[in-house]
Amino acid sequence: MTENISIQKTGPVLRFAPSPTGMLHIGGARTALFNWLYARHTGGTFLLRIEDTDRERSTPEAVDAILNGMRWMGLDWDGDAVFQFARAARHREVAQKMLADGKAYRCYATADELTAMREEQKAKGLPMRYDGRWRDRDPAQAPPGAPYVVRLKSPQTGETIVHDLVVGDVRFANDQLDDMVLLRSDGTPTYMLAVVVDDADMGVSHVIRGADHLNNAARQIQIIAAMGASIPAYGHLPLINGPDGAKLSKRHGALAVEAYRDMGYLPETMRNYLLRLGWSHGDDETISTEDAIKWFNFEAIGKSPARMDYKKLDNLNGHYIRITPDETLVGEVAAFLERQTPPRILSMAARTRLAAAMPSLKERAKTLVQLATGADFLYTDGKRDLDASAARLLDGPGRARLAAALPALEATDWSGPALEEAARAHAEKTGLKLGDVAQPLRAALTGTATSPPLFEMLALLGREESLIRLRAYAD
RNA sequence: GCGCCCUUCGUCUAUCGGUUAGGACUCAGGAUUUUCAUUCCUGCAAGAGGGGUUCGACUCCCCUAGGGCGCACCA
Repeated sequence: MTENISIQKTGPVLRFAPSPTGMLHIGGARTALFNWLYARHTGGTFLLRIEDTDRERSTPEAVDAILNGMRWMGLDWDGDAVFQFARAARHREVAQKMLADGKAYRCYATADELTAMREEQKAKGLPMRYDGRWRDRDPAQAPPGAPYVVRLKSPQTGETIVHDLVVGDVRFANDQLDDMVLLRSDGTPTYMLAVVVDDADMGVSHVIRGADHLNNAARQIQIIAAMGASIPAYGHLPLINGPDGAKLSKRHGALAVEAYRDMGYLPETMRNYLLRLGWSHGDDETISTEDAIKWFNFEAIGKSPARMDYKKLDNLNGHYIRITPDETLVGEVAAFLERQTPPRILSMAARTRLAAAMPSLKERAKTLVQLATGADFLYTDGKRDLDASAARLLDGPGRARLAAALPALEATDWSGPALEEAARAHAEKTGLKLGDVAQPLRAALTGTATSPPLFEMLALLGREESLIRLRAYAD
C-alpha cells in the first residue's frame, strides 16, 4: 500500500480534505476548525488531504493558499499533507478489484448517448438517473476497443441509511441512487471513489464536512460496502450563508481567510467566531481556544445554516485585541504595515512610541487596521496634516484658544498629570470648558478629532515634538 | 422535476414537555469621560402557518409555506 500516509495515529482520526481550486474560504475554515477541535479534544489525529484529482482546476497556488490559511488559523495537522492525485494507482486498483468481484461493471455508453438519455427523462418528467443499460449486459456486445467507464453495481432495492452525528439518521431509498462512475474512461478515479479509498486507507474514523456532502454520504457508503471496508462516522455541518441568508458569495464574505487577516482580524477571533457559528456551550460567547478544545463535542452542533454577522465579528475582535499583550500587538501592527503597498517600516522610535501608547490605543480598535491607522500620528514627526473634523476644530476660535493655552502648558514639567492640571486651570481662568481647550490641542497634535487621551499623548511625544506640532497651528 | 436537510428576537444562540422563553451582537437611551473608545446600567425585540398527541407543547408527529443542498466521465 502507499507509504506516505502511514503515520502513527491515536484515538479518533479526523481529516480536512479541501480541493485546491481556490482559496481557503470561511466555510472550509470552519470545517477544518471543527475537525481539528475534535481531534485535539479527544487526543486523536487530524490529517490534511489535498483533493487534487481535478487536474484542470487544481493549482499549486491554491495549495499554498490553503496551507497558509490553515497555518494562520492556527490549525496544525498531523503528518504530511496527502495529495490525492498521487494515489490514483491505488484507486484504480480498488476499482479493478470491485470489477473482478462483480461489484462493479464496465459501461460503454457514450457521453452523447447519456445526454440524450437525460433529455428524454427530463421530457417525460422522470428523475434524471443513469438507467443501468450496461449493468447486466454482456461486455462482449461492446464495440471492440471502445472506451468505457467503470460503474458501481449499486443495490436497487432497500435503503441506505446515513447515521449522521449532526442531523441524525438520514434514509435514502436505493432506487433513488444510480450506478455512479468509479473510473473515468481515461482510467482516472472519480471523487467518489478517491475519497472513500483514501479515507479507508488513512484510517479515518470521523468524516466531518459540509452539509453539501450529505447526499454523497449515501453513495459513498455503498462504495465502502462494495469494498468491504468499514463505514466511518459522519457529521455534516450546516452551511454558512451570507448576511442576507443567501448562499455565501465572494460579495458576502466567501473570502479567503487571508482576506480576514488583511482586514485586521486576529486568528483567535476567527476561531471563536467560527466556533460559535453553529456550535454552542450554554451562554458562553467568548471562548478561548483552550476551552474550545476542552468543551468541543458533536452534540452541541446546530442543525440550521447560520449567517455571517460582521458586527459581531468586529465586537469579538475588539475583545481579543484588548486582551492581547501590548508587545504582541506592536508586532502585529508592524507586520500589518509592512504588508501594505508600498510597505511601511516603523522606525525604532515609532515602535517605542507605539508600545507606550498601546494600552490606550487598543481600547479603541476593533481591527488591526483601525489600530494601525489610529496610531498614525505616532509614526512620523512634525506638523500634522488635518483631517476634515480636525480642520474644523482649528477653523474658528480654536486656533486662538490653542495659542492662548500654550504658555500654561509650557510652564509645566510636561508630565501627563501636570499638563492636564495646567489645561484645567487655564480653562477655568478663561471661562471655557476643558473640551474647548483640549480639542484644538488634539487636532494640532494628532491631525484628528479623536485620539487616545490627549495629555497622555503630549507626554508621550515629549515637549519638543509636541510644541512643534502645536505651534504649527497656533497663530 | 426528483431526493435530502433546515425553520426561537434583525443576527448568532440557550431551552432537551411545565421558564415572566435566557444570553450575546446590533440598535435606542443613560452613567462615567478632554475627544473617541472602554466599562457599567436600562430598553426594544422571537417560537413561519395550520392540524394533531398530551392534563400541559418552542420542545413529539403530520401537512403547508419558505430557505438551503444534491441529482456530471466537478470536487
